[in-house]
Amino acid sequence: MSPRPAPDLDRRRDQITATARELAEAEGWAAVTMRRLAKELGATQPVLYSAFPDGRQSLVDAVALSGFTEIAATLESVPPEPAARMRAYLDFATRHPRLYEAMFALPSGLEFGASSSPEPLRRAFAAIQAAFPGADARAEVAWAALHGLATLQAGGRLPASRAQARVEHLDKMLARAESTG
Amino acid sequence: MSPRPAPDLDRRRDQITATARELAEAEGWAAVTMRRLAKELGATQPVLYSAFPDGRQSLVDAVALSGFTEIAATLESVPPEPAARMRAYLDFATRHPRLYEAMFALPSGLEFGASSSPEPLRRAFAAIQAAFPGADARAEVAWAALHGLATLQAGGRLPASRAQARVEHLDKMLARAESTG
DNA sequence: CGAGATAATCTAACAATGTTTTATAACACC
DNA sequence: GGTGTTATAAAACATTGTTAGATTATCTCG
Repeated sequence: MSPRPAPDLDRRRDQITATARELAEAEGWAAVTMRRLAKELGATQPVLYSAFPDGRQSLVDAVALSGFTEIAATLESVPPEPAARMRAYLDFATRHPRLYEAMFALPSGLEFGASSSPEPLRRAFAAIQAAFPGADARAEVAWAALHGLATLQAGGRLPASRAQARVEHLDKMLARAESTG
Repeated sequence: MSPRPAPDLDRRRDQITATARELAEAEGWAAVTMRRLAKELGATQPVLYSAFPDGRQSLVDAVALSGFTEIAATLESVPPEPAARMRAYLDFATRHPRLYEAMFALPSGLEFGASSSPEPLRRAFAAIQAAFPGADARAEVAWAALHGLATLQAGGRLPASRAQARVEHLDKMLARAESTG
C-alpha cells in the first residue's frame, strides 16, 4: 500500500506564483484566469487547486507576499536614509505596477498590523521605519505619502513630469518634521 | 411613424447609479452584479444596458464620478485651510469606503490630468490646491499623503489608534513646507 | 518480476457572471 | 383604428472560478 509520490508542492507553488506574476505584469490581472494560467504552465486547472486549495484569492495573496519579500530586500539594500529609501520604494512600485497592485489595491486576505501578519510585511514596514526614526506617526505618514504617490502616479492621476519635484518636496517636508519627533 | 416614448435615461441612470452605490456600500462591490442590481431595481438586465450601453464598467465609473462631485462639494464647504480640508477629505473616505474604492482603487475608465478629464475631478483637486497654495508639487504631495492615509487606514493597514496623531503630523509637515513654495 | 492499493491527475460538469440576441409588447402618429 | 418604430423581456451565449467522478501512474508487497 503505497501511493503515487506526492509532488513537491512548495516548488509547484513557487512556479505557479512566478508565472501568475509574469502574466499579470504582462497583461494585467484580469488576464490571470485559472484556465489561462494552467495553459501557460502546461497543466490543468485542478493542479492549481492542489497547490492552492483556497483558490485564486490565495494565489494572488501568494504573489503579493512575494512582492513584500522583494520590496523589503530592495529597501534594505540601500542606506536607511529618507531620500534613498523613498526613491527605492517609488522605483519598485514603478517597475512592478501589477505586483504593487496585488500588494495594495487588489482584494487581499493578508493580515496587516497585527502580530499575526506575515513576516515580509513587517520587514517591509520596518525598512521604512528605519529611515524615519522618531514617533511612529512619522514613519506611518511617510509610508502613506509614498503609497499615495505610487498609486496616483501609476494610475496616471498625477503628471509624470513633476514626479521628481514631488519626491524632493516630500523629502524636505519629512526632513523638517524630524525634530518634531 | 412614431416610436414608443424614450424613457428618461438621465433619470434612470441616476437611479441605477444610486442603487449601485448603496448596494456596494452595504455589501461590497463584489455583490454589485448586473442581475442583483436589476432585481434590486425591479427591472431586468437589458434595462441596465439601455442606460449604460458600455456595461458594468461604465456604471462603476458613474458611481465614481458621483463620488468626485460629492467630495468636491464637501471640501468646498469648509474653509480652504490645510487642517480643515484634510479632515474633510479623510472623513469622506472613512464614511464612504466603497465609494472611495470606486473612485481610486477599482479599475476605472475615468480620465485624469488631461484637460479632457471630467469637471468633478478637476474641481475636487482644485479644492485641495486651494488649501495648499504655492508650487503644484505641494498640493500634489498633500493629496498623495491624504490618499495614502485614506487607503491604508481603510484596509486596516495602519492602526486606527494613531489616526489622529498622523493627521497632526501631516498638518505640521505641510505647514512647514509652505515657505518652500 | 508482477499485482494491487493509493493518491495525483484529467475530463467534464456545475453554478454564476457579463453581455447579447430574438421575440414580444407598448406607444405615438396618420 | 391601423402601422411602424422602439423599449422591454425572456432566454441564450461565452467565460469565469470551482468541484466531482473517473482514470492513470507509481510504489510496495508478494
